[in-house]
Amino acid sequence: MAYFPSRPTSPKPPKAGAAFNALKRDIMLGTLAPGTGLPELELAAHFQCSQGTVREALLQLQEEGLVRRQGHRGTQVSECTEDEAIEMFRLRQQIEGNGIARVMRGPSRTLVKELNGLLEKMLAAAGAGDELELASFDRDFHRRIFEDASLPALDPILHRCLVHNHRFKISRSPMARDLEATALRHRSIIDAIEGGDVRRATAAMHHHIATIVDLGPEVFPEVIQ
Amino acid sequence: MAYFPSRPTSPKPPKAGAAFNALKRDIMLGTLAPGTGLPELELAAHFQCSQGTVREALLQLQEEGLVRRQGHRGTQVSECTEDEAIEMFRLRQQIEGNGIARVMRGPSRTLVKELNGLLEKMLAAAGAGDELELASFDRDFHRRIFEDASLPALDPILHRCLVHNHRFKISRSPMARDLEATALRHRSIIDAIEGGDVRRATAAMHHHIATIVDLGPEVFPEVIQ
DNA sequence: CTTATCATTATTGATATCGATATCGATATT
DNA sequence: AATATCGATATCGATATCAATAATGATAAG
Repeated sequence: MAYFPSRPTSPKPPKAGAAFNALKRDIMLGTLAPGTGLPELELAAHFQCSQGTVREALLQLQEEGLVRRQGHRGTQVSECTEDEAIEMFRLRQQIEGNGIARVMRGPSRTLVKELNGLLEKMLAAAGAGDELELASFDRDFHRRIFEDASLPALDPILHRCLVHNHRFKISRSPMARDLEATALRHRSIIDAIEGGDVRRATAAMHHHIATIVDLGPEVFPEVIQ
Repeated sequence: MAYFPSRPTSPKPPKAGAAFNALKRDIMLGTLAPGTGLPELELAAHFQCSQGTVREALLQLQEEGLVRRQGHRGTQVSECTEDEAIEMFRLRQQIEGNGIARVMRGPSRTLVKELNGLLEKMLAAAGAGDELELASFDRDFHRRIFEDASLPALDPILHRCLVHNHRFKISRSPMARDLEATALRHRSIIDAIEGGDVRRATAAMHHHIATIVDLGPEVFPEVIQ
């Protein structure tokens, strides 16, 4: 019997999700330092759930690249180096640059509308000072664009790069930054898509990715004018 | 119910690994067509294991991009399109090209020796006509090189691209090809690494990746002379 | 004092079972 | 005939329990 009368649609209502979100938050914010061990039974006790549930969460975290699980030697929080972040940014240039070129050949009718909705949510998160939620909507924004590229096998890779980039960005800028400005930077991408010009949209995306964090002028020399 | 009174022969029977390998094989060979549903209980009955074990295998397959699991709607074999394969090959150029440049700055002493060992195994698999095992050693070869690049966060992405590329290659060439020639193509990479020339090694890697399958002259115009 | 062997312990691996939810088809009502 | 409601089936979600394995530390031999 469902004693919760109205649970209209719960795509993911489970306890595994709670543990997953809590761990993801702590890793992204650096509360859990790289190398920290994550024993399954200890986590199960902490989250009041079973070992299998914890393992489910850890497998999801592994798929996002936030932890590494090795055989019988336990699970540890993964590292987050600058060299890897740079390479991930380069991969994003490749994936999202080619992706948006494909999108412009036939974007879905609701794309711009949905992107504007996500921008609204980003601004709301920025107003609330929640950088983690802002980053989450930022990922949704970029993946929503890429969805129209019709390359679903690439989406998990893009997601992984986005997570790593966000984690790197947060870890390397401890001071409170202007979150609203970060959100508003997506405006030009929406405008370019709405304009219908493939080259302009591609350039906007390349410039956006190249200016997320300042990696020095030699990383993306052709984009920073 | 374990009706086997004693476990005479199996000190370590990882059933999840067996199911994983069998499913991976069938998907890579195309025996399981894209879109095919994979009910957990059905697989559990077929492999004589429990549902949780099957789920573990399915999660691993998802991490390699071979299946997609969506909510309460089951697990299906993922698609394998040419557009995605091309983009994966481009990602490999980026990842492995930059990776081998880093490797040449300080390769581990055993690198060339281990690569020659893997080449031997590739030749053995080619001699046995086992294209799947050849592909597996090919992945080990490329990942072993990339290991010395010290970018561990990129390895899962590279692995995913390698699996997709191999699946694509097998699916698009039903005829028996010259497996030995495929294996021997890695010789020039080992030679270039042994030579110690960064540019030569990078060029060898780029050429190797660009000539794995013939995607037309416009995909990698600068590599194919 | 060093090193090798062995017992202990912590951690992961596997399985059975129960419960919750979604999907689909059949039946009944309007 | 169209729609709404109900129930059957399939799938996912969670937990407890047991087995297997790697890591750790103690102990004894050299």
